[in-house]
Amino acid sequence: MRTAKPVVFVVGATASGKSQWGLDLARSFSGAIVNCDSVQLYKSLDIGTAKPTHEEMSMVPHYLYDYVPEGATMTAGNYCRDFFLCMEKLPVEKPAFVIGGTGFYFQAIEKGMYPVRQTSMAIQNEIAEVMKTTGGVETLYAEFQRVDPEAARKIHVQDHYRLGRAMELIRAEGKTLTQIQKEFSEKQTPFPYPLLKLGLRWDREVLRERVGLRTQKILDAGLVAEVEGLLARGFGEWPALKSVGYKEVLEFLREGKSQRWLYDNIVQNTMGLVKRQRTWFQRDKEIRWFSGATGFHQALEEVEKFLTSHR
RNA sequence: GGCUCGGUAGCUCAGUCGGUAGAGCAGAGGAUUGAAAAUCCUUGUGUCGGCGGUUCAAUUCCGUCCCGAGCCA
Repeated sequence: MRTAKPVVFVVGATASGKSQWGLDLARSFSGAIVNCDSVQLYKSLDIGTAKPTHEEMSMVPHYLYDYVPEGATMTAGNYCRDFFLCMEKLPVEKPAFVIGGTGFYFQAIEKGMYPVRQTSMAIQNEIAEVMKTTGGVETLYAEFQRVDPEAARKIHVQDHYRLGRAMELIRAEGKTLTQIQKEFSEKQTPFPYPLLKLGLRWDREVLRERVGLRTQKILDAGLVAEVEGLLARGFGEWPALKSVGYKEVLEFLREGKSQRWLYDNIVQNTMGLVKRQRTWFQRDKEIRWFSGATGFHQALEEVEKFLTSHR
């Protein structure tokens, strides 16, 4: 009886060629591909996310792509739930190649999420209102420091997003972040499948060239029209459109920037994203890194060894 | 050719009523548990266009030259 469903993470910065590696690996080992990219899981965000094409998706089973409706917002928690539902449906003998650049989502599935409920809109609105008033942020932060000094040391006052979330949890759960973390780490369960983590690495300058080429490609493929379509359907305020590529097109459209500006800004902000992805993945010492340019064969052997040892 | 306004960090610019200068962006590094392609933190010595003059002291005032933009011929 086989119970092992081997899982291979394929991580790396954007534009590093993960999708192609994933496709080639999945075909070599007749596996499936599972998305771990926080934007490719949305419908209608196709061009700007360089989503795999229909042909590619028909060659190998692809999961968790293109399934969250327009206007909706995905969360790491929901992604984590969807990932395990997806894994349950996969045949036991099929290895899963989890491909993406969203470190937080990889962490969510590997380490799990804190078992907290969805906070109510009432609480979210209340905190948003307080933050809007002058001095509101400082007041909230002072309360945060008083109630949970340990977590407050790690969250800067200016990080309104994390501050707000920490306060939401205090209101909704009646517990501090520190308590939640502590309870969680005491009963944390290990990742339930055999796991191998591969990373694709490129020299920064080479990656910059690749990003430049890809940016030109998505612009030529009609990124602006894709955004205009979303605007026409009334999704101009969709939070997913704050993603790199989309936010620049919105500014281009709304403020009449030049084509040159659009290209330059997408490249620049993509490189910023690349840097943050690098920083995130560098921290994980279990990732086996391979050269994006020349390392595919080595990676393939690594996967081969891994799969035979878990058969 | 004349007049005007500019020439300060890689870029856009602020500023010093004379005591050798600072923001935003970029670049570099870092954080990251329900928006994460998001959000946030750290990091700024540069002949202050060149040369002279005044002054204890000039990037700051004066002269002159060079460069750019505009206006007038």
